This record gives sequence, structure tokens and C-alpha cells, in this order.
Amino acid sequence: MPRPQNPRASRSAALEQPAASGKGSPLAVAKVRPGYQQVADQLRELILEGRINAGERLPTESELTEMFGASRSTVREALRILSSQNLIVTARGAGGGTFVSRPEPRYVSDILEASFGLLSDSEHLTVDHLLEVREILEVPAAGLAAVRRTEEHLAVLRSCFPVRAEDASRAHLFEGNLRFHITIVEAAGNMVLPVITRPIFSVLRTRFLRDAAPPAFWKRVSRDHRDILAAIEDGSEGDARAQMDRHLENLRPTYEEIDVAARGAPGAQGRARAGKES
Amino acid sequence: MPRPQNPRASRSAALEQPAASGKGSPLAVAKVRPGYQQVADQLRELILEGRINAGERLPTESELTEMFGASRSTVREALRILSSQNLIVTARGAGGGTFVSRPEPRYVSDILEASFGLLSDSEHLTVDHLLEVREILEVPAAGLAAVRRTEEHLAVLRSCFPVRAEDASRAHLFEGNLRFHITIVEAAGNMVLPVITRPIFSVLRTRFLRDAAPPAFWKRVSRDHRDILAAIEDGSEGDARAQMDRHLENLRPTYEEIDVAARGAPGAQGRARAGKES
DNA sequence: ATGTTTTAAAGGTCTAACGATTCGCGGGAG
DNA sequence: CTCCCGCGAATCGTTAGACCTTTAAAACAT
Repeated sequence: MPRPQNPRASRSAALEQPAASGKGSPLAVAKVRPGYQQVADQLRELILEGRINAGERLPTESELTEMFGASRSTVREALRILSSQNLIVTARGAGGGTFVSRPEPRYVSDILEASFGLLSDSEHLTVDHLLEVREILEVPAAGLAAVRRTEEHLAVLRSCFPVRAEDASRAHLFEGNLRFHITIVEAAGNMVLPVITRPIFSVLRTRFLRDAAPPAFWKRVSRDHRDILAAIEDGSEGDARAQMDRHLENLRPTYEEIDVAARGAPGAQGRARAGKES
Repeated sequence: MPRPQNPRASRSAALEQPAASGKGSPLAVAKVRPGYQQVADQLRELILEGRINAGERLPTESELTEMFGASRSTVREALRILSSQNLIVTARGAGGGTFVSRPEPRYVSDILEASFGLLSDSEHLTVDHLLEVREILEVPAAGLAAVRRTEEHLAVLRSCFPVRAEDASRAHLFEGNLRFHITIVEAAGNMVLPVITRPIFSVLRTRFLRDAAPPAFWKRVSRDHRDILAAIEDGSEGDARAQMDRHLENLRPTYEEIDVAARGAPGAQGRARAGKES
């Protein structure tokens, strides 16, 4: 292999205005942008400005082709860009077309998860950082949840405990764990919190915890959760914060041990393998 | 206009596995997915799994065409999807090709900003929620910054104050404001914090504050900032938290007044207009 | 009325070029 | 020998046109 590695400039694109005509060199010019980028930028502008409202239909691909003076392929590539940013959805058939998407929080979480996952590989995003963010977010969230939770939230929280010991697989245990914490941040009544918390949770699991925690760990988690739930049931903000804080402190050592072990023993898991496909 | 509105199902796509073969109906089948989605999904998998590392080159479009048994158009649409998720970058010319992108935190912020902006329109994401998240994030961040800040951070923070009164335009004032807060969360030493804080800041400005704040507001901001800076210079975690908390409480009324005013007086600004293009 | 067939609109896919950009190499000028 | 220029190849960017598939609604038959 002849060093493929790093090509030329990074050429950000994606979410930038073509402008950049500000100060600096008096000969500042805009870099050439591919047609599909220009089309995508303009359409995104229209959507973000609210010129086309959620649920409304965009012109057909043929019409866009005419409007922009570009070929259908170019227009379609622009539409793929927008659709992968969840700004539009497409439907085939007679009443079909391209529609401005109603934003769904779940999409944002998915994107964040992919991004954090990559950042945790190459940039300096460590397990400590992620746990720190969990503390920053979930401790206040637990406090708010104690005040704002509904009966439905409490019901879900009570259902997050393993029913029969040893029946639950690791995956199952983690599922309950995830649901417990996500429900709490949802009960805090602020949409932003679950959107951010969920991807951090996922990354912590897939890249760091990796189902390697011992049963004792899950025992402790279960006990902690009971205490947290009790505080939230009581509606005691301070107590809920304290319990959540304690809980997150408790599980930090396990995450760090597993992380260190994974680093020490190479060839353990998934990332950075030299693929040898068929 | 014959009611364009909401087409059929939302058809999430984007970041899902084709699987879904689990429990539920015994006749569970996978929905038909367009070719470009399948190609994008597979390539994304390869990248996220680390089978292809950052900076490495993917096969050329012609090779992918052969590998997937799809036309070049289809492959290219898949590549556009991945590039808009900042997983790849493309370079033209001889040594060119498609390269796995090194993730940059800034991209994540851009995506979050667009997403939060849309959510603040149609979903229940209010100015109160955003301010609440700022408190949750920035109060602990200020505390951490007081402990972890370097001299460089302090230098930047000191440069964020308006030099001459009335010289600074609203945009300029906000720029300094933004830089001050972002620098603090950066000084906290946790990459995740600025990534999340920046888009929240931007959305608060563009959708709620809209440069409508009176000079008295900016006076107060400036005074608060001085107090916060002093606490961070002192290295006093508790003090820094307290000052930041107070600051955010101080500016809440202004945001809310402007928000209410904008709602009360229609036709004020940008979003939700019935477009009438040429 | 109700069920079936036809039709037309729209996105999805394919093919086959040609254009534009960039790197590296080789030849000519100094 | 060195430097510069230009040429060619590799690769993405763009176009044009055709055909397929899906879907809703209109037309038709029962």
C-alpha cells in the first residue's frame, strides 16, 4: 500500500455560508463549491429560514433541475445531503415527492452518538470526560425529576429492575440501566437532556464498558437505582441529586478499570483492525 | 395550493440497521430500502467499526460501483450522504478520491445547531429549556474552569470585553459574549461541553434574542462577566459557580421578555412565512 | 355502492459520455 | 545538472436521456 493517508486540505463544507468575504486578505475569494453543495446550501437555507414549513412539499426533482439549471443527478445528490441531515424525507409514487421533515429528537441523538463515537477514537475524548458530562447533566436532572416527574415516569422507573436474578443477560441488564437513566432525564422535563444523555450513554457502553462488567457491578447499580428511585418518589430534589451523584461516583472505578484493561491488553476488541475482506 | 402537507409515514432511515427482525409480529420483514441507503449504511458501518481508519482512502467510485453492483449515480448518492455526516471528504484530481474524515468537534456543533433550531420551532423546545440547559452546563463548567484554566484561557477571557462604548455594534457585543462563555467551557477541559454549549448559544441568539436586547442588558452582562472572570482568575471553584449562576439568572428576564414580545407582535421576523416565490 | 383496472406522477436506477482538477513524470531550456 | 513547462493519467463533477418501480387517484366494470 502506497501511503494513502491524508489528502489535501480538509475542505469543511457542509454547513458553511459561501461568504467569507470579510477582512484579511484584500483578495479574499470564495473557494469553488461543487454544484450539489450549492444546491443543498440554498435549499437548506430555505428550510431553516422557515420559507418552507415542516410537512410542506418541495418542488419535484424535475422542477428543481430547471430552477437551479443543474442536472437531475446533481439535484438528487443535493437532496441526499439534506435527507441525511434529516431536513427532508422523500416518498415515491403518485402523491410522492420531497417533503420538509418534522424534526425528531431521536435523529439528533443518533447523529451525536456517531460523532461522539468517532471523537472518542481519534480526539482526546476519554471515559473520564464522558462520565464527567454524565455527572454534570444527570445530577441536576435527577433533582428536576424529583420535582417534575409524573406517575407514568415512576411506573417506568419501577419497571427497570431485573425481575429474576441471573435470568437477565448483560445486554438485558444494560437495557434496564439505560431505560432507568433516560427516563429520569426525560422526567426532568427538558427535551435537550435526553437528546444529549442518550448518545453519551451509548458511547460509554459500546466503546468503554463493552459488557465486561462483573455481576457485582450490576448488583451495586441495582441498589443505587433503588435509592435514586426512592428519592424521586419522595419528591426530594436535594436527596435525588445526592443519590445520583453517589451512584455515578460509584460506577466510575469500574469503567476506568475496564478501560485500562482494554488498553493494556491489545487485540481485545473492534476498532482499528487491518481489514482483510473477501 | 392543494394541501401538499404530510405525506405517508416518516420512514426514518439514516442511522438504522436494516435488521428489525426481532420479536413482535412473526412475519416481521424489513422495509425496502433504496440502493443508495444500503450502500451508505454498509460504508458507514465500515467506517464506524474502524475497518477503515481516519485519513485512509476508500475505493474509487468506479471500484465501489463494481463492488456493490450498483451504478455510479447510486454510489455517489451514498457518498453524499456520508459526506454530509462528515464521515468522508472527497478530493478531485489525480491523487484524489474519497477519504475517511478526521472528526472535528466543530461539525458536531453545526449539526446540533441546525437540529436545535428546528426543534425550537416545531417541538416543545422553549427559551426556558435552553436557558435551563445553559445553567446545568455552564455553572459546573465555570467551577471546573476556575480550577483547570491556563494563562491562555485567561488572556482570551480578558479580551472579550468591549473596548470602546457604543463603538461595538450589537453583533460585536454578542460575539464577545459568545467568545467569553465558550472560552469558559473550553477551559473546563472537557471537549463535550463546548460542543453542546455553542449550538445552544447560537439558537438562543438567532431564534430568541435576535439582537433586540437593550444597551442596559449588555451593560449588565459586562459587569457580570467581570465578576465571573475575577472568580476564575482567583481559582475559586465555588465562587465561579456562584457568579455564573447569578449571571444566568440575571439575563433570563430579558430573554423571556423578548420572546413574549415576539410572540405577541406577529409579523416581526423570519420564521413561518407563506412563501411566494417567483 | 363497491371492487377492479388503468393511468399518470413522482422518485429510483442505469448507461455512457464529457468536463474539470490535480499530481507526477519527462523533456527541453538555461 | 537544475529548473520549469507541459502533457497525460487518475479521479471526482456534471450532463443527458432512458427506463423501472411505486403509489394515489381517476376511470371503469360489476
